[in-house]
Amino acid sequence: MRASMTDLSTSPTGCTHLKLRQLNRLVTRHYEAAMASSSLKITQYSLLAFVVKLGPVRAGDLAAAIQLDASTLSRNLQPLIERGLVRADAGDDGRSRIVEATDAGRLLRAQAQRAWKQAQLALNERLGSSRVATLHTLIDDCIGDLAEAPNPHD
Amino acid sequence: MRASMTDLSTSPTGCTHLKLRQLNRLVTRHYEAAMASSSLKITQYSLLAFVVKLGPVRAGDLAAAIQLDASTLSRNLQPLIERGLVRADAGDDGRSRIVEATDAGRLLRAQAQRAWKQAQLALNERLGSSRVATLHTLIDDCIGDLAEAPNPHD
DNA sequence: GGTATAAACTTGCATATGCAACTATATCAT
DNA sequence: ATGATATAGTTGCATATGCAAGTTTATACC
Repeated sequence: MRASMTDLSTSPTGCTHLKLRQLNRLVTRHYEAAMASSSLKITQYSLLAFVVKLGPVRAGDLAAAIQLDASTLSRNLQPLIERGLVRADAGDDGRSRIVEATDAGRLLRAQAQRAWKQAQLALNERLGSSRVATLHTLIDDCIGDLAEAPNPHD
Repeated sequence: MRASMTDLSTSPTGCTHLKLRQLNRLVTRHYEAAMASSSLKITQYSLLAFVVKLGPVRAGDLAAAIQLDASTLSRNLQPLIERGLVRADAGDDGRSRIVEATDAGRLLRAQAQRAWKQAQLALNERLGSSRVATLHTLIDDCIGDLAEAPNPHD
């Protein structure tokens, strides 16, 4: 009647996916509220920041770095391209596209970064910095484990 | 030059929202793979399970329980209603709608529950049960703090 | 060099998510 | 009773997400 050896007394209850989704919704609302002044949604800011950081980068490599499906990236870039924040030109390889931030994109990213910072600090205060730090490392560990070898036995 | 009193040496780095979204995508893929046999997406399974559990319930109350925007709930119910898994009839109050699972819905939920359970156990094994348990309590705590009083000073 | 295959991106389809505006119904105040 | 207001859901608009299928370009093989 004792707990099994693998999960002694710590067997998780509930659905990880549901919990993650619920928290994600709440956190999204928090950031969106703070980003409202920046004309960028938090997801767009994230993407723009990636593009700025990774400089001219192949679309596929960018998608891999963000761990985003290529088709999703393709579409998420659209609003940024239309607003002239990002460019996607053809590279050497006629198939691939090279993604790069424009000057306007870099500028807006710098401005929006302040709004993001404020959102992050407010969240830290709301939840407690140490708890947020713990959450970050926990999430990073999980991402690390899940990102590698989706199907080890395939 | 010392750390501030509120976050001594534990100031979080990175963006909580980004990390949550990335993990959420990976976890979603994991569950979807396991749920494929059930003809329900994991989000649909979650919603169906809520409907079964909360019995005949007003749409608004259901949305509040799931912490979902009313309009999102309204639309997410559509595929389930079309498949005859859920009913949404008018109640006493002419405005509100009473949501309820059909027999087919309860049956499918019971079947899909096995697929969910398998997905959850596989995840526990992949990430380690105690880590998942830690993650759950951490997420629950954060949800608790964020769900209450979105704007204390409004 | 021409055809088969692979690689990189895009499009079609389906779902999820939320805000703002709208519709319909119920309450309230006079 | 009637007009003002509040409440419950739905719809329009915008974005995010992924899989499967398509398109274009490169590479490989003979």
